[in-house]
Amino acid sequence: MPSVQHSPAPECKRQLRDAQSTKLKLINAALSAFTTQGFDASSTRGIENAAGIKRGLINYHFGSKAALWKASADHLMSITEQDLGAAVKRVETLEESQRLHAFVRAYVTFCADHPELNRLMIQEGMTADWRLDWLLDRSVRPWYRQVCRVFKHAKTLGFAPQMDPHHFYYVLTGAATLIFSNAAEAQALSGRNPVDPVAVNAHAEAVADLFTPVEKSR
Amino acid sequence: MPSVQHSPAPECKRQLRDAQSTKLKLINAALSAFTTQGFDASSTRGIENAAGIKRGLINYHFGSKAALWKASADHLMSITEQDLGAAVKRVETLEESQRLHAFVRAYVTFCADHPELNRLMIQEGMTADWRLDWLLDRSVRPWYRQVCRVFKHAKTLGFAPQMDPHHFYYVLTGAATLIFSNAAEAQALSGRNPVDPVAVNAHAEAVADLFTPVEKSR
DNA sequence: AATATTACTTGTCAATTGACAAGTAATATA
DNA sequence: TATATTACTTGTCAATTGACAAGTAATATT
Repeated sequence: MPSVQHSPAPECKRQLRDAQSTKLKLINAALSAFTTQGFDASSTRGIENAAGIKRGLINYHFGSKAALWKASADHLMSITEQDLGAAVKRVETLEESQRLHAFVRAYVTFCADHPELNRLMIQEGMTADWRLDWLLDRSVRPWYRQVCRVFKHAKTLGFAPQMDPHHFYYVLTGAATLIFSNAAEAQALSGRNPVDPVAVNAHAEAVADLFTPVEKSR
Repeated sequence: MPSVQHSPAPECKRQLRDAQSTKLKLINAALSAFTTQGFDASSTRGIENAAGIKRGLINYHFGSKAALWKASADHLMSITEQDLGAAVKRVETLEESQRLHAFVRAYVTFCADHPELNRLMIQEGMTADWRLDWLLDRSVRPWYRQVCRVFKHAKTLGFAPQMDPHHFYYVLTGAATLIFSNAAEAQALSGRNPVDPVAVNAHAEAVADLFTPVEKSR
């Protein structure tokens, strides 16, 4: 596996012969297609077109449509772990009473920046098949446990509402993400762009306040 | 348009010659496919198979796949308006301070009974096309206005958190529905069936309590 | 009973799909 | 410079798709 060490000028002849860059273009186009249209409705030719490369390269670089999906999901999940992991670490330096609020705010902000993640979970969370298994094993289960842990801790200290952690997980995830995963609908209903920074902040604040029981109205 | 007046025995020869029943079988199979797989990933032949009828009847009864989608969406929306409309009317007979709580509980219960509705909104809410326009015009906009109205009323009287109605709409919708639309994932994560009556009630209670500010702990 | 209408059946079509294979060209290695 | 490897290109294939059309059979109408 050759690392990136080639092509000092980012735009040499026609960026030809750069397998890494071709694969990345394919993964990005694939993520856009798979998350908004779903696996079966996405065609390999359509993804190749969107990536701006020639027909046949998906099978050359990945071997199959399913393997492209796995590579794309892996890519998205690794970004998620990096970004969300960093945010969670920052939160853990805060005072106990503010942790859950900050955790929720960080999560909402992340969801606004990466709506593909929640779109993918929605697409794959409805039907039990190999893709859902893949996502659960690789990414969702650890994240689920972490959310439950943070919530239980806050609840024990009285900084969270009395609620079953499993229900908290779905209340939080749904409340935080729907406005971003259904951005087209939200935009049509309100006339406002859901990922506008001001709107994202308002949504983060609204969701986080919901889970902050008493005084703290800010 | 012939109304139902035929075939006194519900199972005559082979329920042949009953266009109404054939159309209903197709609509139900279509809803299951369209809401979980999306429009493009659903094949007319697959829908016909699931409905247990012969190939070609979709085009005979509806003319096209798109027309079947519209008929199915109409069917779902009319059920929704009936059921949710009745629930909302019941809520409006309650005392002001309890209305929002009861409204949210009724909504969550409805979502548990009809996960197809939210699956459809999720499938179609990501991309702006003729199907999203259709849903917005026929059903979503009136419902959106009604939710905002109920919420604003409760907020004015101090029975709801200080939150923009548009954000409330997406927080409520997401919090109420995700556990049911992603039932396969939720089941795999928790080992519990999300539409079990006890679980539905717990979820309804949890979501409704979130939007009930002060004392009222149940 | 004769005829018309309605409901269903089946054959066929062009377009799209995922996959594979046989190429060519660019670069790396010896 | 010769050769091998890697990256890309294209032709082709069987399967699936939505649609249509030409049928047949069951019921309604006269």
